[in-house]
Amino acid sequence: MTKKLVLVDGNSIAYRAFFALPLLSNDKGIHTNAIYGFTTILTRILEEEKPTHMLVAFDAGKTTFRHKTFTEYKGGRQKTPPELSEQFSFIRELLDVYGISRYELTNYEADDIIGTLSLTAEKEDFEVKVITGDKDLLQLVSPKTTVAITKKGITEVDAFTPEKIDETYGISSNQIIDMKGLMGDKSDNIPGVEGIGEKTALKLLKEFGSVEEVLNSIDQISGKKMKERLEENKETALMSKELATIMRDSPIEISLAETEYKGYDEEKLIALYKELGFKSMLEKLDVEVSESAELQEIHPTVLKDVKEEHLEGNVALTVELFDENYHHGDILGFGLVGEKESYYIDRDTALQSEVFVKWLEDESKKKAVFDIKRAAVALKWNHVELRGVDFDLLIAAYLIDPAQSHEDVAAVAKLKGYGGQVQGDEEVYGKGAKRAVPNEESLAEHTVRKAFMIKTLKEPFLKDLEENNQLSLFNDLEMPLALVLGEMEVQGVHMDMNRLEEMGKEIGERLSEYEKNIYALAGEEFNINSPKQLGVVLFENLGLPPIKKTKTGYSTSADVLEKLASKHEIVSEILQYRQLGKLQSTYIEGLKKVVYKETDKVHTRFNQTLTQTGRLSSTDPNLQNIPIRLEEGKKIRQAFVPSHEGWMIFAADYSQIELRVLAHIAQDKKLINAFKHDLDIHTQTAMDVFKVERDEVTDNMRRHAKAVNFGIVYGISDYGLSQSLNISRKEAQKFIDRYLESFPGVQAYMNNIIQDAKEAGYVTTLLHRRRYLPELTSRNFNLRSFAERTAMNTPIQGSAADIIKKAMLEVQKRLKEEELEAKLLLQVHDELIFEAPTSEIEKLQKLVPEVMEHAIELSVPLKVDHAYGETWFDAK
DNA sequence: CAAGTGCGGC
DNA sequence: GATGCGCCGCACTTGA
Repeated sequence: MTKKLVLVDGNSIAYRAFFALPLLSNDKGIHTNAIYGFTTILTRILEEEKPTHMLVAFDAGKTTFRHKTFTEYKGGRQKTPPELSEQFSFIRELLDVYGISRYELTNYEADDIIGTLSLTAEKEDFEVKVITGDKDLLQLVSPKTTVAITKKGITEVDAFTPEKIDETYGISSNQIIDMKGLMGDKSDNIPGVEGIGEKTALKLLKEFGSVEEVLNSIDQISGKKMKERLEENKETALMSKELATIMRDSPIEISLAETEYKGYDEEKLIALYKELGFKSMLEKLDVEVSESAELQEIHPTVLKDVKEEHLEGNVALTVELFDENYHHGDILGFGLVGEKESYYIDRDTALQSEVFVKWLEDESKKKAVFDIKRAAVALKWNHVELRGVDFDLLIAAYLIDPAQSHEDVAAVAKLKGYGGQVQGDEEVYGKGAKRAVPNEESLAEHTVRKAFMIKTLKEPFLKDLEENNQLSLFNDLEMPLALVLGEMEVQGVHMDMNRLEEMGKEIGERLSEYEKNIYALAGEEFNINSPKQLGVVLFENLGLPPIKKTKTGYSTSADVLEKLASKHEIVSEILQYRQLGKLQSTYIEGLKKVVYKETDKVHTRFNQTLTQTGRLSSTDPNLQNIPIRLEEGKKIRQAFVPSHEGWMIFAADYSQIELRVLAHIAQDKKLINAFKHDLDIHTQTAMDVFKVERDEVTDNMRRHAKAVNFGIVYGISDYGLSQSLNISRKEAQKFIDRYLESFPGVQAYMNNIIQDAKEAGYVTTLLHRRRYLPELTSRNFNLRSFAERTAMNTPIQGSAADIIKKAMLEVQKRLKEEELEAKLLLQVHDELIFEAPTSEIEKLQKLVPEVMEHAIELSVPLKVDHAYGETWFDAK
C-alpha cells in the first residue's frame, strides 16, 4: 500500500475554525471554538483520508527569514485575538493525545515546514495531502500532492490536483508563485504589481509563463499603463515572487518516520474531551455523557433453586444465547429483573426447574424481552413454549425508527441516553475468531443488565409507540407475527437431498465443459470468477470494447456481457458459466451446507426488524431468493418437498399487490377501474401510455408498459427506467411523463407524498409503519432524489408488507381453528408457501385466498393466485 | 476481515 | 447540471 502523509497548516486551520464558529466556551470559561473546529477537522481527516503519516505544522517566531527580504512582510496584520491565543496550548495537547506529530521551527512558517516535508515524502513515493486555508500552498500541488483548501465553514474543502488548478486558473502549480508575484497578497502584505489583479496576472502568465518572462517581454504587452506599471515595479514583482515562494529545504529536524500516525490514546482523549466539554465528540466515542451516567449498581442473585416468589409481577427477561443462529437453542442462561430483585439462572438449573418452565409457559405471567422470536425459538428447540410476552424492545425500537441501529440492547439503550448502563454483545463476547463465552460472573452481569434495560425502557418506548399511533401495529401485528414466524422457522422446509445431489452433479459436469471451452476461446487459463482477470481477458487480450467501468476496473456484469455477445463467442459461454456457477455455489452447495442432517430440513431465520420498508428478510439460508425466472434455476425448487409422504406444497401469491396498493393510496380513478374490472394492467397501461386500442398493443409496448409499472412501484428515475429498457434517458423520461399524464391520480399522489413527507419528516404505510426521510431537504441532488423516490416507494412497498403480514396472522389462526394439519412454511414478500396433507388441499384452496384477499379492505379488490404440487417447483 | 463486484428474489 | 433505478442476502475475489 502506498503510504499517505497528511500535512496540516495548524495556524491557518485554527484561524479558520476560530472565525467560522461562534465563540463557544466550556464550563470553566475557556474558549473552545477553535479547538472544537480543529477537532472536527482532525476527526474528519482521520476518517476520510486514513493517513499512515500525519503532521501539523505551526508558525513560530515573530520574524522569519522573509522579513530580511522585506521588513514589512505580514505587516499591518491584526494581532491574534487573545480568545484564540489561549486555545493554542489546548490544540497542541489535543494533537499529542491524538498521537499526531506536530512541529514548529523558529523563524520559519508552517508553509516552509509543509513544503519541505511534502518534497521529502514525494521522493519516498508517499501520497501527500495538505490541508490549509491558505491558497499560497497551491504551489505544492503535484501528481503526488493534493492541496485541500477549506471553504466557508470548516468541514468543506476544495481539493486541488494539478488538473483542478489548470481547470480553475489555467496555469500550472509552479506558476502560482508567479501569480502572487504579479498580483501580490494583501493578507501577507506582499505588494505585487499595483493595478494587477488575478485576472490580469493569469492572462499575462498564460501568455508568457513566468514573472521573469513577463518582465522581459514588456514591449510586447498591450496598453500603455500596463507597460508603465510593470516597468516601474520590476523589482517589487521579483521580490514578491520570492516572498511567496515556499522553502522546500528548510532545516527541519523531524524525519518522515517520526510523523507516522499510530492512533490515539482513548483514555486521555476522553479526559480531554470531558475537560473541554465536548459532548458530541464523546458520543462519537460511545462515551455516556448524560448527568445520570453513573453506572447503576446491579448485584444479581445467582439462583440455583427457582421459587415462585422470584417470579412475581412484570418481569424483564433475557434468554441469553451464544450463537448468532438461535436454532439448536444453545442457551447460556437467563436474566430476570422483577419489581425489586434481579436474578441470573444458568441454563441447566432453569430448564430443569419445573417452577421456572411453568412460568415461561404461562400466558398470564407477563414478560418483557428483547427479540421475542429469538427467545421463543431457542426455547422451542428445548421443548418449552414461551408465552405471555407483552413487550419486545427490539420490535418497538424498530417500529419507532427502522433506520436506527437495534443490533443489541446496548444499541437501543443508547438511543435513550442509557448507553453507559449496558455493554454491547460484541464487547462481551468478542468477534470473529476471538468470540468466546466470558466467565459466569461477567455473563450473569451482562445478562441481567440487559434485562434491566428492557425493564427501564419499556414505558418510554410504549409512550413513543402511542405518540406515533403505532400501538396497534405493535400489539396486534408485529408482536403476534414474531411468534408465527418462529413457528415457521422451527417447522423448517424439507429438502430432497438426492435431487439436490443429482442436480449438483449434472451442473458440475456442465460447468467443467464451459470452463474448458472458455479457456480454449481465451487461449489461456484464468479464474473466470474474478472480474479483474476476466476483464483483462475480454478487454485487453481479446480487444472487446469495455462498455462500462467500475470503481476498480472494467465492468463485466451481465448487462455489459449481453451487449458484447455478438462480438465474440466466448461471451455467451461466460454468461452461461456464470448462471450455472451461481446455481452451483449459492443454491446447491449453499443449501447443502445449512441442511439439518437428522431431518433433511432447512431452518431459515426471518429478520423482522431489518428492512426500511417493513418487509421481512431471510437468512441462513435466504429462502426468499430461490430462482424462478430462468427455467434452469427454477429446477432448484424441485428439491423443496413436503416433510411427509402424501403431502403437497401449496403456494398462494398476490397478483399485482403493489399496483393495487398504489391505486388505493393514490385513489386514481383509472387505476381503480382497471383493477375493479380485473384488466391486464400492463396492457391497460400500454393503451394509456401509447394511446392505442387494446388490439393495437404490441408485445413490445406491453413490455415497456410493464417496466414503467415496475418503475412506478419502485420510485422511478428516468435513469433507472432507461437501464431496464435499454433506451435513452430522454425516452425513459417521456414514458414516465406520459404515464403520469394518463394516471392523474398517481401524478398527484407522487407530488403530494413528497410535499407531505418534507413537512412531516417521514412517510407512513396503511398500518402506520413509519420511515424518516431527513434527506428530502438535502442540498445534495443525489441524496435528495433518492429520498424522493423512497418517499414514493415506501408507502407502497410497506403497505403491501403490512397486508401480507396481517394475512399471515389470520391464516395461522384459521389453520388452528379449523384444526388443519397444514403448515405455513415461508413468506416471499407477496406469496405464502404451505405444506399440507393432500386431503386438505381442497380446503386450503378456498381458505387461503379468501383470508389473503380480505386481510385489509382497499378501494380495489385484492387478487390471489394459487397452485399446488409434489414440490415447490410444481406448485405453479 | 472488509470492501467490491455480481446476481438470485420480489 | 449533477447521477443513478426500490427492498434484500450470499458467494467470490482481492488486498489488507
